Amino acid sequence: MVQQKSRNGASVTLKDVAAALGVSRTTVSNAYNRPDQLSDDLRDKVIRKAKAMGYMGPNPVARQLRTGRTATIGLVFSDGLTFAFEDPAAIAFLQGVAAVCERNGTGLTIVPAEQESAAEIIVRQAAVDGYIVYCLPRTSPIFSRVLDTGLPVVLADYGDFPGIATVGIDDRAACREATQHLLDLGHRRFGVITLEFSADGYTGPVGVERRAGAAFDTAEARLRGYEDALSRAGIALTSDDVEERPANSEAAGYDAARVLLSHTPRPTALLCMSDRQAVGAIHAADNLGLKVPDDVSIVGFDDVPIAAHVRPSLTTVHQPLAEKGKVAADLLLAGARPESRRLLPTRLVVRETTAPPA
Amino acid sequence: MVQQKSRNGASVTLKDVAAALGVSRTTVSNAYNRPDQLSDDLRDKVIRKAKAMGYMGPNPVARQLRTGRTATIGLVFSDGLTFAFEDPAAIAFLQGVAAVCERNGTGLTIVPAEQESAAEIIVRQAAVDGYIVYCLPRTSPIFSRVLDTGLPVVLADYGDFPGIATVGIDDRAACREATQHLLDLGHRRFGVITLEFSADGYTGPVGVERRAGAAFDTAEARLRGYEDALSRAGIALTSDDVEERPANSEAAGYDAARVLLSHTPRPTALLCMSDRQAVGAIHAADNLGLKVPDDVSIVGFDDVPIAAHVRPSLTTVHQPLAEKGKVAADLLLAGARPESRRLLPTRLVVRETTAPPA
DNA sequence: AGCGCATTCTTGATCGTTCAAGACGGCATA
DNA sequence: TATGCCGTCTTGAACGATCAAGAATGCGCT
Repeated sequence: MVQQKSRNGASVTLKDVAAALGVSRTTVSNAYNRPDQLSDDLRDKVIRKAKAMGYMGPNPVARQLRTGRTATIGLVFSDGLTFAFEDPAAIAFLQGVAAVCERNGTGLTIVPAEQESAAEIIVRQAAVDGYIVYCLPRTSPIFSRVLDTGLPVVLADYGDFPGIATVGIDDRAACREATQHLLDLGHRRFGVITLEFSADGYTGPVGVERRAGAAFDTAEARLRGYEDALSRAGIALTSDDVEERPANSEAAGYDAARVLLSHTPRPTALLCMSDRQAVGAIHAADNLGLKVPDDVSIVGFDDVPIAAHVRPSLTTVHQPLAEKGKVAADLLLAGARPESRRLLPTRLVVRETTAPPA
Repeated sequence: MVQQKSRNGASVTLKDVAAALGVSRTTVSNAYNRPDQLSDDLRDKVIRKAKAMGYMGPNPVARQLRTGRTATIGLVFSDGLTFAFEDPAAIAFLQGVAAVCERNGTGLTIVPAEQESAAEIIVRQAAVDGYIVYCLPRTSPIFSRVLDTGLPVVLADYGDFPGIATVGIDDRAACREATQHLLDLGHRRFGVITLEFSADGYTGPVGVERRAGAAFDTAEARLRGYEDALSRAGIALTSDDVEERPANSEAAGYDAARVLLSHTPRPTALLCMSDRQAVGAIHAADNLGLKVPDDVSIVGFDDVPIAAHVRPSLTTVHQPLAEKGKVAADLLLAGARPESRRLLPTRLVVRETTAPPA
């Protein structure tokens, strides 16, 4: 049928079609890209002939080389693609990015960022016009590589980053609000389950030194938010009240909650930096024979779909994850001007996991 | 600091570095790609100089043009990226694909496939070495475009497709097993909620004519599986027993279930082609004051995470979604030989939504 | 008739790299 | 001493397109 390769194995090119028709390469090129530049008759003839010869249209790579544009953006994920796609928050973000790309006719390439060595190769191999970086630790070699490319970059969920376009939420204010909700209900003893401060797999309590060199801004900002509200109420967190887990998973939340809930006196409320961790915490409470929310209140973060489905349904901080992706893509497509920085609104969604302490 | 663009705005190239060092382009190229082809001393010198000049390594696009390889595979999704990323089954598949790409150092570009016109452009623009096609209707213009490119292609979740590599599951056998489970429990009256047979938005009962020109193989194969088991038990489905919904969503399942459960005599069991639809069906039963599984048993398909989390937890057909993605990517990277076709195992997971009829 | 202008098509250069082939010196082997 | 070969580096030609500039044609206007 249609044969893309001529008998010698070489593929059909613009030149071949032009030669077969006795016209110039540019004319064939124009038939595809600038229909107004040639008569309709000729254009038809060209397209027909091309189809007959098995020419599939201008080779994208050659076009990219010549024009200097790839019409594709790269999305760099936190360590481990496999991992990222397990995280509903990451998915929602991706969804937003994809929506904009789709509308815009822009390609989207996922840049894996697992091993350091491979990453160097990949980032070098990727043919894109710009990058969106999501939750990649500042310390990652890929992070600096991406910045070094000199291509436009938008950072998502980083705090302020001088000289680079960013999009994010006001983590600190959001957490302040969540904590205030618990304070208003009458809680006085708190436990906190955090996401990772640095990508070193550390598991355990979080003290001053741990927070000092944080590679992820999110954890630090949120913890500050919790503290803001607590200190205003005259409550201080000790490092034992704060359990860090490297994974955003239910197992991690389960584990951390078991630690926190075994303290005496037992906290009456747990603040979690993700819904998945919060769901794990619910299970942990359940497993310890504690009723949620009567014995312990739990607050999550993100408001991913499961938050509404879990029983009891989860009180959590809603953040516009898909919207964040959209904004990131929009900023990038608009050139990622360094001074662009967008903060999106969050909102506390009160459901069934919070109540006054017994 | 590092400057990728020289003052005239042009970017630094191999040639510039070579000139600055008084060596040939090939030598600089070799410094990056074939370290064994030059002395260590010179290589060091080249790399250092390159870094100093702000040269970021060989331009991927130029390399791609010259070598004819992009080291990137394209993933074509069913209509609507936004939509695809809402579907947990699609996500799991993507996850599997991504895992292989990551391990292999291969890029992954997501090819949107929404509007017909845009699609033509996109597929032409995408610079990839091959495609994985997931759940794209056979009738889609993109489908034929992708095949026409002459690049290696792997189809996921299509039935047998002559001359093209495929990966999938034995939908028919899986559904047979699920139905048999219900028959064994004593059920005799059934309702079926299906995914779409064709991408035309049709909503309603499924009769012979509807099934004739199906663009999606999955729906037809699964329905046959249900019928296999039922007819062996002497039970026939009328078209009113089968409700098609175009969306794989909870709302769709809810809606279809309300229709089916309002029939007299009321079915005692609902067979659903996806977990999301099944979850919607649970809500519908709930809403009608029917207890699951006492008044109505429900079986899903996929075994996505939510199946285990919903209350009551869902009896469903487990299929290895991520594994399917992995196999698809592996087949593609291995060249997608047309005769490769892999069927992955499924397994019925019995949870709480099935019980003997009251 | 002469001039300008729009339409349609062609020419030559260029994008930044890799590849095949060859040049050159040195070292070992015959 | 001559031969061959290895390690190191260079040369010229692709890869397949787009672009800027220019040529040929026809048309209207003065």
